[in-house]
Amino acid sequence: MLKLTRKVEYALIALRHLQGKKRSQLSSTKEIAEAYHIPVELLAKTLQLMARNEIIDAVQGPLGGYRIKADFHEINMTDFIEMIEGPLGLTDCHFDTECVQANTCNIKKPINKVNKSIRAVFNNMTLADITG
Amino acid sequence: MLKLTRKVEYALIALRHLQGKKRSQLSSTKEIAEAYHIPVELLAKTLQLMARNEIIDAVQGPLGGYRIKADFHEINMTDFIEMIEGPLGLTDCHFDTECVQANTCNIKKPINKVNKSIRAVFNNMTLADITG
DNA sequence: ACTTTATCCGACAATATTAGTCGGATATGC
DNA sequence: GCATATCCGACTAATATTGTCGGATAAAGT
Repeated sequence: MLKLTRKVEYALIALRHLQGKKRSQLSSTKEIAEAYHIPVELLAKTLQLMARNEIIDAVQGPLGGYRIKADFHEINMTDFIEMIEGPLGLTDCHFDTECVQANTCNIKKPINKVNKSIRAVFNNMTLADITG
Repeated sequence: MLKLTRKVEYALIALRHLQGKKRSQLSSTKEIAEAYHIPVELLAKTLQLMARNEIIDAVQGPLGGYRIKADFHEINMTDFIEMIEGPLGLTDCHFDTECVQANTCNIKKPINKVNKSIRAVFNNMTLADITG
């Protein structure tokens, strides 16, 4: 049904939350999870992932938490989505080679065309376009 | 990962196959399934679905099979995909009302914007654009 | 030093979705 | 009537997503 995963949704919600804070103020996983009713552990992983990718900063220890690091205007949405939920494509056939159809498939080219159109949508969009 | 279901792929492959035939010539499920290594029963259902939606014609009995009915230039891709795999959207929140986030969600609007962009891609595309 | 609270991380379990199967019906040409 | 086609609902299997658990490391406060 061509949908984004919850992890991406949670990531966006969290980023938007962080944007409402002052540059230096930290938000903990718990704080965000409770504010939006998101499972803590799952949100935690998503935040960790974003921290590893330098979208946000992580500060450990008590009084720790996360704060925005990157300039959202510079984060491409294709990259962002792929960072969180892996390769972005209409079909599997671009990633794994073992497709029984492979040789006989008559829609490889057209599917590829559509694929590009979809990717283009996200390529021409930055995180800033979404989080405001 | 934002992908189409196999059913849609199979549908497109089948339609493309039918296009290679003369207007009056029939192709059976078995013939198509074997040509592209698609599970017969699954393809059968997809073809039946398309027949019900008057994209193709079904002829029963031995010597029966399917042939193209609709003008592919007139079939919008959004409609086609939704016909086969149901509602097309980036998130569930547009369909079911029971989302725990609902009230507190801070990304409803932005997600909706992206959603429209994606739908636009398929809206501005007909079956003919894909099957050639 | 110890306790508390935070990030960090891998492995696991539950759930939902998709893919594929099966049994039996109806239609029709021979 | 037999063979072969579409038709259709219900079922099972496979896969992917979502959520949970246990335990580690980091650092602030006492």
